[in-house]
Amino acid sequence: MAVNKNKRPTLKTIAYMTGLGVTTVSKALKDASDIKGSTKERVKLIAEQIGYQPDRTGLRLRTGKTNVISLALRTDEEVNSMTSQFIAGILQALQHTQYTLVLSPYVRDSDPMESVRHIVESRGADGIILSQIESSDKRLAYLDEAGMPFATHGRSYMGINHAFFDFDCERFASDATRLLVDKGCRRLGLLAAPVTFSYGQCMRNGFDIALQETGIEESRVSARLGDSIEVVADSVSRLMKQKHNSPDGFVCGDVEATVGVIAGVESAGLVVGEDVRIVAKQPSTSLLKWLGRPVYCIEDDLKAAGLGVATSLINVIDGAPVEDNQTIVYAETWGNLVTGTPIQT
Amino acid sequence: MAVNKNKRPTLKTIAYMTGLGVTTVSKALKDASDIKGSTKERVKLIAEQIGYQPDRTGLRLRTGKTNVISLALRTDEEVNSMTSQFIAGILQALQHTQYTLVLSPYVRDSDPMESVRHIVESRGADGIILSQIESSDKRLAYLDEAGMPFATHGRSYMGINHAFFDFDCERFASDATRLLVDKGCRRLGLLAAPVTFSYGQCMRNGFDIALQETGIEESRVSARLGDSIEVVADSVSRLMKQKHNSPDGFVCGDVEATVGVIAGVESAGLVVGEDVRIVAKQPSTSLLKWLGRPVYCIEDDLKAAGLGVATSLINVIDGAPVEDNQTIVYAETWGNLVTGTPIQT
DNA sequence: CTTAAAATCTGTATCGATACAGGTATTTTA
DNA sequence: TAAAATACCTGTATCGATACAGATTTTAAG
Repeated sequence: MAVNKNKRPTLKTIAYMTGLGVTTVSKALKDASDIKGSTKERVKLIAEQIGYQPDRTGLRLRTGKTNVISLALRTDEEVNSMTSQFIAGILQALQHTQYTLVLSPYVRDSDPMESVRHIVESRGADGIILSQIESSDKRLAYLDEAGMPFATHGRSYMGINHAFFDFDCERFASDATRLLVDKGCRRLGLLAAPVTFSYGQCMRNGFDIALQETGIEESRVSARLGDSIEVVADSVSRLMKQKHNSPDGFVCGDVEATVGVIAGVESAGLVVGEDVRIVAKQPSTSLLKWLGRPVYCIEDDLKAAGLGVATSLINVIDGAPVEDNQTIVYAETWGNLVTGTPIQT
Repeated sequence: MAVNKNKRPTLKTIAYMTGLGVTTVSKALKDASDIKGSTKERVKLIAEQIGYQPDRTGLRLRTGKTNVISLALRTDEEVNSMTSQFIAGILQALQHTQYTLVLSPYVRDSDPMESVRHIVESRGADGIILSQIESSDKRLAYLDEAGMPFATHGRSYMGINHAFFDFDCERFASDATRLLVDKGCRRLGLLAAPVTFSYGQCMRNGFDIALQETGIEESRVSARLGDSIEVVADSVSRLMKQKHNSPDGFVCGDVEATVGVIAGVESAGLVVGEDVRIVAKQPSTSLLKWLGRPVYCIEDDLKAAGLGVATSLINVIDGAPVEDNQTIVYAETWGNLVTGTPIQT
């Protein structure tokens, strides 16, 4: 009949100690209106003394609330440097909440839907964070249909109204392009994600618009964001070695692409900052800062992105309208990584 | 009385469909010996047809098994590049198991014990992965005492027998030192973690031993592994600018430290590979490979480490003796990052 | 044909919480 | 003073699974 079998305390333990019923204790702890004030105090005091923590499992079974946020994460061979910053931001947002972060991996070749479907079908989370959004992403339609709350890093353009936190890639690409033209570049290369990804599409748009406005031409690079540094370097190197029409400026979507471009340019015997100029979207903490190449940097703070998208997701789970949780940010820091010179447009 | 309320199927659903009892269905699905073969087949067939997935929560409440692996992760401002590789390795190990990965963050200033204690007290996981092990790490003692399975990336030296996956840092440091001496260096700097961390202690040991054997002297660097690149660069720069006794070689424990050393050396007007040589422990995928500094590299494959430590943990959870799950690895690749030249000792 | 043994199957309690529908006192109203 | 209203508390069912202790049927033994 002993209530305490040398295990962690439950509602039953408190009920036994106070002489109250389990239901009463449960209600007292959550300030129900039909429990006497003095009783509540008594219960709460004991709960604190014995270190009572509600059991998430019991709660979850009864109420269906999981207290879990799931991050659908692509974990290919090429894990890029952005991931840990993004995760750190999410964790920061979750720090003083009851939520726990679960990673749900998928790989390039597998169906991204599978991971998401599994979460929904097994009731594995209260909400999902997605990144690497495709312009027409089946996952969003599915989650919307299923009524599972989600928030994305990046937007979709498929008519689904959802919570997101996005960097203005279009503006970045056009600003970057104009900056290069200002600096005297006359033929530009773009390293963006494939247009099947929405942020790839955005950069392409911004780039195209600025090209048209300035009347400058493009040198098409065969490599893309997401390719290995080796592939990018190879592709850029070949481009630079051709007799005619090689670019004198690059717009790069991330650090890896930037390093690839630098490697390609240098292997062709050219000098970054003289023969070729580069603008990159990357965190200001990038290692590149220390390695002496004059790269223009438009800052993309991924920790802030993680924080933002997680916060929005929690809001939506709590019932806030998605319209109030759609954020578009743009670089606060903008300048030359190496010299530290700020640039204003 | 309808069993199926348009929700996901449970054991009850199958029981209803087959006309069997819930208990029978449960046992049939797990091949209990007292269920007829034909019944098992019938149950399994239906289970598959309707896509039955056991509910983790119900299972967890009844059995106490969580199917969760927790990673105690330090998420300071300075998230280093190693983290995502390590996580990717863990996820790979978990991929075809029933385990899910939960991140339990803590920050430098907080008590690392708190995160771990919370997992134990809330029965939040079946096992825990720890890194950043201190030479005398209270967490290990606590977990050992509490009977919670765990595996560490790195070892402790406090007489607790536990599962681990470790890189042989001592050997790395002494090999690195001897390599530099072979190349003509006569005064060396070390960038390792503080000796309160066990891997810091190991590197210090290996370094000291090799110094003694070769009769070479040390130039103490005030910065340490874990400091920001800026701090490392500053510290190295000052060291290089002093009139006497500045080092002509460095042993670096990770990529960030290496970049800091390069930046410091160069800001003092010296040239890496000529005035100063560097050996670094880092993944061969490091960005440094592409940025033209001749750094000797001894490979530390963090994805393999994540895979290894997670696999060991699962073994231990399944009851394997910890003695069978203690792995010490050493570099398979060893060479000059930039030239690609392999080096043999 | 009876009985013991083996093979199959099933109901009930349980894990820790909450929802719901009552059940006692106590106080208010008429 | 009786009836109604209020305040406060509690038992039972439930979420989805498994452990345990039977219960039933089938087969084997005598």
